This record gives sequence, structure tokens and C-alpha cells, in this order.
Amino acid sequence: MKSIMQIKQILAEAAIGSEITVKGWVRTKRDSKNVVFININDGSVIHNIQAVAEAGVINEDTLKLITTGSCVAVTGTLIASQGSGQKVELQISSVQVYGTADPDRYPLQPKKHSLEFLREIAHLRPRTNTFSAILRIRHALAFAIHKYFNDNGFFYLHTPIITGSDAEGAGEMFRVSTLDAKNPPLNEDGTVNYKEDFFGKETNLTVSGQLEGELGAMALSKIYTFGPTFRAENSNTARHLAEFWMIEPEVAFYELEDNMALAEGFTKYVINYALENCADDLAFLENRLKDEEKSKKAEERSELDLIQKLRFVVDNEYVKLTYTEAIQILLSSKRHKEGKFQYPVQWGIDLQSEHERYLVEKHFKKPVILTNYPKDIKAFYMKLDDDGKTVRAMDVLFPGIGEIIGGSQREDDYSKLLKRSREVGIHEETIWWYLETRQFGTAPHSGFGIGFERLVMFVTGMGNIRDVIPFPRTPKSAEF
RNA sequence: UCCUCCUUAGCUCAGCCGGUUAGAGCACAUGACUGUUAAUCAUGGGGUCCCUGGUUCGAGCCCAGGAGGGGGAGCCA
Repeated sequence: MKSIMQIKQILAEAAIGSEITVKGWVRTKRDSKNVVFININDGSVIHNIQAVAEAGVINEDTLKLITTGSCVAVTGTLIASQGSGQKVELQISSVQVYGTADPDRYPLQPKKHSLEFLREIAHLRPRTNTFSAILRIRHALAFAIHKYFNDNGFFYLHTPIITGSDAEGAGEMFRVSTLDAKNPPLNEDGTVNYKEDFFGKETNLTVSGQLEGELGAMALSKIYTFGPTFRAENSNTARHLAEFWMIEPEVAFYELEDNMALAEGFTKYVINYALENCADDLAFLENRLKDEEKSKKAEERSELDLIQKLRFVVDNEYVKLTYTEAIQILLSSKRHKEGKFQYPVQWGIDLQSEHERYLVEKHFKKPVILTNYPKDIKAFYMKLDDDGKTVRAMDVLFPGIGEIIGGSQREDDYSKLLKRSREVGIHEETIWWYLETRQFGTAPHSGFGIGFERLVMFVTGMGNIRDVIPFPRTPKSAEF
């Protein structure tokens, strides 16, 4: 009996001489008078398998249908390759064409395409080496995240996607409604009457599962969320999506220091997992980046190759310092003294990208965890420090990506939390359920959020977040 | 949302000071080739110069408006 095997399996374990059927998509076909070569990829691994046929084995009509992008099933015998590019190849005995791909219309050619062009054909780009590698790494990272938390006693908590709370303050929200947009029911004062809406109130897509995550942590002690998150911000950058995936651990009895250790251990684990399980894909992306760097000026080239860079993060301790210490470093920097920062540096400012980049990429040259920010530039739920000026916040900054994690120890004192929420204008009737956790068995606890796509960007070395998610959603763009 | 750059063949791009019939490489088609590696060689087909309006004897090129995209900033993850 012929076995259907994935190319990954064949290359790893199939015995010479075995009869095999490969099913996949044709990358290239090369033929000469006596022999034809077909390179097939099935997405299981970055490598293709080369199938070979002597002239006459495949009839001419079938051969014509085998073009770049077509889908085929090839049956044959695995033999040692005479060529130098591969160890084994499939000696074809029969070919079935599942689906043709008209070369005049199929947009993927056996050549390099720009990432911008591939974004316009997002329905086909997973068939390229670059995107299949990214998608495999994305999968591996997602799996590693669940594995890390599971192995460390965390429970996966599903927080709501549609939320009735509008108090997270994490950004603009997408409204969820079944009301007739052209003719909504109105109140007497002319405003929309959401009592008539599906849920009987205004609802939105979630911008964060954190508040609900805290509810879980107050029962299960260690939880994490991993789900889609939506922000209706008009952000047009290579680092923002309107729909992205976020991981948010929340842990009872953790203080800020424990939270920092969790963030460091977690990121190192998942990056190391990719290094150990995605070596071929990472090597491919590293070479791709090297090619790209050749067209850059020498001073803009990165000092480390992709894999070296990932190793470096895994092998070195993150720098930990307070916001106040960071401001001091910036103030005493040559760049500040020469007036080269575009934005002024002063205690109390929210650090700008240029400041974060200076700290991470120039000063320390490794991941940095900044803590204890001024309370006025951070969220209402962060625990106030004893000095009354700063909060127990932490941001993890990665080279090239910037902020990859934002987190904090949460305010567990009911009266302080209530006071702070009033100060920032959040009505207690909208978050009464959140406030109650501080009235019923409150506990010190901490957590953070990490943008999944930003992590995938860092691991793959991709420069645009639209290229690490299969179907990016950004302002003015929701194709596919 | 702001600043900035870009839009010419399927793709990546060139196109001089505004002047005849808009070019190249790759891709594609056809042919050649005794095992190729994004094969090679030869030949060939292929254009709404993003859209609208304007200036001009004449616009791919200049001007105005619009659309789409890239990079940077803000906001953040």
C-alpha cells in the first residue's frame, strides 16, 4: 500500500526505495529533452521535494498542466539524488493534477516579490517561502505559550470578546450593534436608545481581557488569556493592528518583582522554543534578512544576525531599572546634551520612541524592563508606590520592536482604587464588579499584556506587523 | 490624525530640459538543450504611464484635487 506522507516526514525519515505519494503545490518545473524536474512544497516544512521523471513517463498533455502554483499528487520511488542540491528525490511513476494555475493569471512567480505586493495577495502569500516560514513560527510560538503556562500551573481563561464595559481605557473601541445604522431607535433627547439593542446596552469588542483576567486570578491564582483584541485607534504604523492577539497572564500573590521575573522567563522560554523547533525556518528568514541588509547603508545594518540576536536575548539577563533612573541616563547622555532628542527629557514625561530606542539599542543593547513610572502617565488600576508619585508599572522594551510588554502590580486597596478611578473619570457603576474584588478577599496580584504579533515580529525579524498575521486589519483595510 | 516619499508591462524598476512609435531585467509563450536547482541560450507577445480636471502647439514628465501604498511621528501591545 502506498503511504501519503508530508514532505517534512519524507525528508526526515523515509527510506530509500520506498514507494511514496506526495501531495502539494508546484514551485518550479524545469525540463529538458530527456528529463523533467518538479519541485513540490506542501507547507509542512520550508524545503521542497524534487520529483524527477524521464521523458515519456508523464504524458505531454499532463506535463503542460504542471506549472508554478498548480496542485499535484505525485507517486514514485524515493531514490538518492544524482544532483547536488538535495539528498533524496522522488522518481515519478505517476502524476495526478488536482488543480491547474494558469501562468498568465497566477501572480506568484518563481522570483522575489516585494512584501507590499504580497500584502495585496494575502490569499496566496502563505504559499511563499517567507510567509509559510512565518506562519509555522507563529504556530510554534502560540503552542509554546500554552505549553509554558500549562507547565507552570496557569489556567487558560477565556475572557469575553464582546464586552459591556467601556472602562479599560486602553483605546478606542469598535461598537457591536444590531441596530439599523440608518434608522436607529432614539431617546427623547435624540440620542440612540441602546436599550433596544441586542444586549440592551452599548457593547464593544474587547480592547483587553485584563479586568476579567483579574477576576479569574482571584479564584484560580494563576491564569492567562490568549485571544483576539480590537483597537479602533487610527494608528498607521508598522507596529499596530486594529485586530491583534494578546496574551495576558494575571497572578495572585505576585508583586512587581515576581511579575518581572515571569515576563523575562516567559519570553525567554518561547523564544528558545522557536530556536529549538523552527531552526530551518529561522535560517531561511535570517538569509532573507541578510539579502535585504545588503541594500542598506553600513551604519543601518544590524550588528547581529537573526539567530544570534535571539540567542542573545535568551542567554542574557534583561536590564531592570526604574523610570527615574532611565530619565537620569537620558539626561546625562551625550545625545541629550547636544540637543539631539526631538522631544525634551524631563521627569514626568511619557518616554517617546526615540528615548526608548536610545536606552535599548544604544545604551544597554539588550532587553530592558522599566519600572515605577509616574502615576499620571499610567492606568488607574496600577498600584501606587509608597511615595505617592509613581506606580508599580513595568514595560519590557525589545530592540527594534519597542514596547513588547506592558504590565503592573495592580492596586489591591479598595479605597485607593476607587479614588484613582474617580480621578480619571471612570464611573464606579460601570466597574462595580471589578471594584468588588477589592472588597471580597482582595490580594496582591500582578500581570501583564504581551502583543503576540510583536513577539512574532521579533522572532522572525520582520519589520512590518502586517506581515506576521495572515490577514491584517488596519485602518481603511479589511480585505480578505 | 500629522509629516514625508511613492504610484509607468504580471513583478521590480529606468524614462534626460515638456517633443517622433514609452524601455530594461525577471516572469510568461514558442523553440533548442543528456540531471536541472529561481537551469541556460534564442525568438516572441505583452502598456487605461493610479483617477479627475487644468496649463501647453504638444504632458508619463508641469499645476490642482482625489484614491491607494511605503517610511517616520503620536497612541499603544
